[in-house]
Amino acid sequence: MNEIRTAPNKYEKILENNNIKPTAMRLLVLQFLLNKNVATSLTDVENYFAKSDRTTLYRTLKTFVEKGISHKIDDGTGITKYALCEDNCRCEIDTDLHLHFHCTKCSETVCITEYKIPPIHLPKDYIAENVNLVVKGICDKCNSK
Amino acid sequence: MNEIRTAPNKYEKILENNNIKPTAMRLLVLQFLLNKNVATSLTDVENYFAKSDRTTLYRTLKTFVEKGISHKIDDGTGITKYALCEDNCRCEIDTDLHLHFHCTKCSETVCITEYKIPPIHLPKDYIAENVNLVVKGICDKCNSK
DNA sequence: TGCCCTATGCAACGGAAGTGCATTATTTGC
DNA sequence: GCAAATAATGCACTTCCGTTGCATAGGGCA
Ligand SMILES: [Mn+2]
Ligand SMILES: [Mn+2]
Ligand SMILES: [Zn+2]
Ligand SMILES: [Zn+2]
Repeated sequence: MNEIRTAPNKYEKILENNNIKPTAMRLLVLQFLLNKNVATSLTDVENYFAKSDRTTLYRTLKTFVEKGISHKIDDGTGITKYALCEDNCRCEIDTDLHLHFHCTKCSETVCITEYKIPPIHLPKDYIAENVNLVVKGICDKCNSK
Repeated sequence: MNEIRTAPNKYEKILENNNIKPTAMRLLVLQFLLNKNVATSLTDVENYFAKSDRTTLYRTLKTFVEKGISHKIDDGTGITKYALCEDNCRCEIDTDLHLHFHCTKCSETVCITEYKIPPIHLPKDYIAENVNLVVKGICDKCNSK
């Protein structure tokens, strides 16, 4: 993680396109999230950037969610996770929501974006506004060991 | 003791059938849960039984889950809820798991047992062991007001 | 009655999210 | 370029809930 000084790079563009001021910390966190393919907790980020302040990182992740480049994941572990959204994601119930898989062996949580959440049947007069679908089990990596 | 024991009422039977000693507190909590049709938090129980101890109630609920007469619900609010299982429930993934609906207006969470959770598609090599499906929105009662 | 096992009650702990506020950095107006 | 305004950061502290340790009480049984 060193190439931050190099002119308007792709990371700065991502932030600027979403009305997020590209501060040093935000760029580093964005880069960190982009390089990970699993959902990331505040503590994960905190451990990686050992020198920086938890609150700043907390608010950075919060900003990312508010500005729409990241989504918050409640995988049932009690620890909030974050993952960058796919391109053109608007976190909408019918098009963008996907299930999250939590592996009970390696404890990692991943976005399963390949399949959409199946249509949910609800009794009369219920209105769905949001869906959280979490599957726990063994992930592909752990399964092939 | 040769005396004829007083016949157990239906609450005692429920507990005894599941190897739970029917103490006074447990009977009261069971009765409370049976009379509610919404998922119940420890704090709910605590408020209802104002004089009794939080830990005892906590452990009562925990015992109910361990012995299989109740299930724990993570509705995404950060507050664990409990609801009594249906008859013959073994909390198994294919037969007993149902979705939970959390109303953002009245803040109540209910078990939707009428419909089963639809089959989940997962990528190759993933093994599902458990599913948590929570839908947020407006419940029937709030919707008809 | 005395023993043992369980249930109970009180207190304290721990993790994680979130907030108040002073300080520092950056932008904006002139 | 300078000063005022605005935004980001850092530190301390709080709150909320779940959980545990440990001492005491109660109830079945020899
Ligand atoms: Mn995701
Ligand atoms: Mn339920
Ligand atoms: Zn795994
Ligand atoms: Zn409602």
